[in-house]
Amino acid sequence: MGITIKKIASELKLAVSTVSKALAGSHEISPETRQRVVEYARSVDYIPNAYASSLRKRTTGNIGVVLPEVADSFFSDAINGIESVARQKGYHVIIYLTHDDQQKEQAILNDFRSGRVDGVLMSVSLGDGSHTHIEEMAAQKPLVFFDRAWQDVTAARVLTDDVESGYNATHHLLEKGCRRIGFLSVHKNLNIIQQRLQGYKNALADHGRPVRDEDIIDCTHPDTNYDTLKTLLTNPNPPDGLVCSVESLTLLAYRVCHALNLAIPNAVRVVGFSNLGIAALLNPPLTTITQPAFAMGQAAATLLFNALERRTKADVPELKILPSVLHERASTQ
Amino acid sequence: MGITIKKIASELKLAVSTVSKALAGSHEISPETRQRVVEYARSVDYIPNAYASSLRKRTTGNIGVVLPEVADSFFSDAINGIESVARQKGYHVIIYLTHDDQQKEQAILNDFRSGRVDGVLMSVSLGDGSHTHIEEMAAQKPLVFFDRAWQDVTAARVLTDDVESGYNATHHLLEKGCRRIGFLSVHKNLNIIQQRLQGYKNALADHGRPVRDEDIIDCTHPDTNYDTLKTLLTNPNPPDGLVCSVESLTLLAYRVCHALNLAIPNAVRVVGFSNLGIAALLNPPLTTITQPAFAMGQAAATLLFNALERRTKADVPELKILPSVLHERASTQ
DNA sequence: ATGAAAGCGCTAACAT
DNA sequence: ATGTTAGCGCTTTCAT
Repeated sequence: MGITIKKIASELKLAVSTVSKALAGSHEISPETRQRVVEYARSVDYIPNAYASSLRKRTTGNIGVVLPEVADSFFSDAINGIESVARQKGYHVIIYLTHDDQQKEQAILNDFRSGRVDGVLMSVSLGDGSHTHIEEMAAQKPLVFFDRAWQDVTAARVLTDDVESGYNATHHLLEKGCRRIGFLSVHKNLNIIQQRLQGYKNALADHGRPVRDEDIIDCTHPDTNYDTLKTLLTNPNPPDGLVCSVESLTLLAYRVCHALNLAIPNAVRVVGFSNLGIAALLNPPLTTITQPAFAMGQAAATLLFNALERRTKADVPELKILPSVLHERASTQ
Repeated sequence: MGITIKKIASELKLAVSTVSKALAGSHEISPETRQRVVEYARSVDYIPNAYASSLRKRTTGNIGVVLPEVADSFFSDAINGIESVARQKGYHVIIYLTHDDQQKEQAILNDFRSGRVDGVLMSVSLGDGSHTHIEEMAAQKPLVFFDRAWQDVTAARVLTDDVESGYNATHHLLEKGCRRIGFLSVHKNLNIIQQRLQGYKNALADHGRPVRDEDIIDCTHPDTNYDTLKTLLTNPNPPDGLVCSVESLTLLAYRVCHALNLAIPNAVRVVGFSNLGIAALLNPPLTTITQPAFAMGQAAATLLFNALERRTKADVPELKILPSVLHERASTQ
């Protein structure tokens, strides 16, 4: 087995506690001893056992990041933001993927209670399930939601200005002359979707347009979304504008339009939430609502470390809202 | 603090060892006691401390996955493949990102020696640094490379048929009538690149074409790649075909062509390695060499678990090669 | 079938 | 400034 503190101690004829303190850079230990220990440890390539240390200290030096997937450009950017601050704090980032499955999400959060992480950053999975597993976890460890959050769980959150973003996207289409605008939504109980939808409705109202229920398309089920969109766009009076509330739906809309030979933007204008670096390379270049993913990751991680360092809960959960940006491109020209 | 085995034992007037065994489903324990313990544990929502258990058992139930980034579609698909088999084996997957920085990679692998993971899956970072940190780690724990591997490190590996893929891409362009084909390469010491390049050379040779050094473009430095490509494509005698050896270069080539108003495929045909689901939505639809990313992740994880279960190294490192597929689209029409 | 005891490697009181 | 001791929560001999 590897080198342990005990071996170092016996080799150097010191007590294990002395070695432990020396390695931790304690000022209780004389500079000479400290240096002797540190040098010897390096020479034998001593690596402390992280789990033994965690067990004793009752902290892990890990933060857990729970997300639906990693293929979405928002999430991959956000991870980088999270990592940038975690690295600075000397923490490890452990990524857990739920694949938007609440069962898996539940299993993961349960597992956190076994003491693998000190705190959790999370963007919730779609679904109608209860949120008690989240609440139970949040009762034990600091939790910060980013982007996708549940209202009924008390926790800090980092969001974008979703109402405004939805408003801007819709307003933009109306300005371009769209007469009938479809809103592609996923799970309606998800807050960010409700907000984006609210923005959509507000914009229609401000332009004196009615909100029509049949223009709000539920695309919650990946398997049927393609057909749903196809039906929508081939009906006698199809929308001439589309607000896509998440990246996957944006790309799906493109796919369907391509398949149907529907010209974007002539037949239908498309604006979608997306952080794709290649939005400009799509056919046609895609007008996007781009969220500050990296900054959101940073902000969420910062909030979490604040909580970790306080070791006491803020009585009123913190909320941070960062603005998204509309990038106009050919898909809405 | 949480519920521990000790509390359960005292509550049930049993020894901790009895409780431990009962919870582990040992047949040393009578069915009645076992059930009594299990039920009580569930009723008080007992969660075992993962680190205490790891410390004692000397295994962690974690596998580490080390990759450059997560924004590349190959990697995000591969992660899903890895997770699918890890979940089945009851293991946790911990993802570590190197951002293609060998320093970070080294820090991560070093950290593994502190006993956070039982084995490692890895796609190496670009760079000229030594590989001793990898070798040292591989000496202590099972390691499986997938896709990006170093030749000089003895470890199992899961690769694609890179020579053939490079050959096919180049052959395809030649068939389409390209006269001068550029090969966009990254770090030449990376094996997959050498192989893809070899395929490129073989194809040229088979078509009786010379291999010209100036057609092999080194795009190792993200900051200068844009200018490098711009120079290449604006020189008096530019290539009329491009083989892009990694996804990021494929997208960069598109970006540069768009910026220069160079028509794809008329002015220059482009084929690139990529697993992007949206290749068909690009302008124009992109001809890709698509690797079986999910299957590679599965294969690599399977190899790792084999090693973990054997607890003994195969004397000759295993090698698994899966075929890539050429998807022909408009960018090479 | 159950229990007592030791110990994984480390840290932190508490002596000295 | 250094050492002694106890113990984090668990598993695993080795008794009984």
